[in-house]
Amino acid sequence: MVKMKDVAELAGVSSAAVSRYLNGGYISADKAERIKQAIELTGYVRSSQARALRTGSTKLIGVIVPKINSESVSRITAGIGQVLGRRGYQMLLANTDNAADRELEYLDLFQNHPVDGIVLVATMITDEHRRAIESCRVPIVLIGQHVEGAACVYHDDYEAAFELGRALAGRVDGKIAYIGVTEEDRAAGYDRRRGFEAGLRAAGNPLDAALIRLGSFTLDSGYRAARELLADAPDVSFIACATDTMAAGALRALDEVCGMGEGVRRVSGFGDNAFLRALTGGIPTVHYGYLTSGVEATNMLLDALDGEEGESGLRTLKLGHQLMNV
Amino acid sequence: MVKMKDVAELAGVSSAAVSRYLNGGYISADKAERIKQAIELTGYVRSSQARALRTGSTKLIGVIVPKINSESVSRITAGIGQVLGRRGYQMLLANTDNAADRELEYLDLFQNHPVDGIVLVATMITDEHRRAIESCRVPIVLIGQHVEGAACVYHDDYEAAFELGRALAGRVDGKIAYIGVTEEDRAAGYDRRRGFEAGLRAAGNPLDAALIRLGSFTLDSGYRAARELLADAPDVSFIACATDTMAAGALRALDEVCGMGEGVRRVSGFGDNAFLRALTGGIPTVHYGYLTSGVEATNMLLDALDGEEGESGLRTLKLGHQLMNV
DNA sequence: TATTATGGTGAAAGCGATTTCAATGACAGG
DNA sequence: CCTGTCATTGAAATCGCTTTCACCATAATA
Repeated sequence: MVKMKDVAELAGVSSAAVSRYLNGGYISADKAERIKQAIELTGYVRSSQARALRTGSTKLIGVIVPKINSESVSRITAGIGQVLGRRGYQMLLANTDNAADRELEYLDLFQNHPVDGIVLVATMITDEHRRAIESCRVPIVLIGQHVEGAACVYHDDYEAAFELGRALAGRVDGKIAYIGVTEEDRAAGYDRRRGFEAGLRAAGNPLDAALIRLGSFTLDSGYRAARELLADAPDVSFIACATDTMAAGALRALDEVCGMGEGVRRVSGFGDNAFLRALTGGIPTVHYGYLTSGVEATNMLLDALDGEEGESGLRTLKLGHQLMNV
Repeated sequence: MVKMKDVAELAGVSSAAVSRYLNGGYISADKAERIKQAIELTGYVRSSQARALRTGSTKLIGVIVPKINSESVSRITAGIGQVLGRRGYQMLLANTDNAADRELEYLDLFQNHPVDGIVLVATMITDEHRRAIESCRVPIVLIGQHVEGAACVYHDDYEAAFELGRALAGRVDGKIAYIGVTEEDRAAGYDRRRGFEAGLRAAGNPLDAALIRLGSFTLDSGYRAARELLADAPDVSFIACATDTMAAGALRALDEVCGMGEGVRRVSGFGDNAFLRALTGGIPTVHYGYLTSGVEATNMLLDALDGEEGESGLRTLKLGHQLMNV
């Protein structure tokens, strides 16, 4: 492995000069030329490990996600990756498989060394999380949840759900049911349910508490919840779901119980999944710019890192949403 | 930041002793105890950057994927992540956005330093790829393509497509069309089409070359190809697709042209996408253990890394498949 | 002419671990 | 009592880069 000293010798300069050449310090034109040639000749590339040790910066960003194989998360990740690549950073990906404790674990692992910053695609935010985020040694940006005092990029789930609820209330006659997710997930659990309820209420068709079920983000959990619902209350005429994935499950359940094609007009979701859109022609749902949120969060983080000390960049950013098919 | 020297001083030993304690070298029981306490007291964690510089190993694995937001790839990635986490490595993720040149770029970037090994979720394998893989300084495992002389974990696309074709030929009467992908992707493009054709032929219902179209992996491309197909040859009665995603597009096209629900019995895919399965009740498709392929490839790679020098572990592994809904 | 900037330069001091190496003390065997 | 093992030990040398610092021309200013 050719190292800096070799290049320096070949170019007849000191390694300090080579380093300066590489990092844009004082260097005369002719030496710069000689160094450039020496580098080309030897195919030298500088050791990022040595550089990292010396400078304390790794050009690595830790990305913590709850589950990589989900459309929304993988779109967010794509956005993060785009920006990272463009700006000369690399992505250290940690998948927590929906386990909040592994989230904390990685938060720990990451700041105790290799990464310059962290993007946390958040689900549950416990007090422990808050503490961990607060005491984080490197800059951190959250995606998907709004946490006081932390930099975050998120969608207004309450408002979106409110609008969806209000719109649906006018369209549906008969009973509306709701399949939500754990309220520990503030955005997808609490906010969406609350907003939806408020929206229905505002339109004069309040949600019956007995018609609320809990799923676990998976298609199958949506299916099971819907089957139960239909068994317990056969007169339910519409099932709203907290995610498109669960909506797909509910759709299947409705198709099984009420006949094929029946579900499409009787289910709503959240997230505007591409498959769902294509295969059903479009159920009522909320479109979020997932990729955009990854992009924005990452830009914010890198701005703070690259910016001159004044970590002004870190703030909170609410992205818009769009009602679909209502 | 507390460093090794601090721990050493507190424990009244040399830093060499601490290092040995940490790495399992000669150390007396009482010193080990003192060191252990000193570490707990100070909350010391060792700098992976210094360690990396000294040892030349980063415990980082580079993972190159063509597109993170696709069900198959994200499932593979989940499998990779599982193993990596369990075995004390971290994942450096690079998303090439289907650009073969960026793949080479990352291959380069990765071996010129930070990573100990590479997992390449491969699509196109050009000669340049072959060369890059050959001359790769760190161990590398391919997923999804079978390349002579390289370690790889893959599925037998030809055989699977053959079986699917044969099975469908018996079931369908009328013309069968095929929407494939670029043949530069040997597995998903060339092998699947060839296998499918052979399967149809074997069953006495050969594929009309005029009924072959090319998509680009996306849902939309499947939709467009199917619309064209239906316009050009309205008597087509079945559309086989090289991926489930394109099949979803074809499904929509059929539904639009022939009426809702019509597509379900007239389209087949590859990959057994969960949404598709739930929403259609299951079209003919091939189930691959994507997660498993990630797991197997990563285990293979890490075995080679952790194993005693004899890099015996690196080999080629063909995983099974399963016909669905035929 | 005497100063003071100013653009360039290399030697050398780290960054925080790991690892070699020579030295130590204890202890069994002769 | 001497010698050869053997388990332990710490000093010191790296790993490959960045960055300070002292220093040197040369040009500009007083």
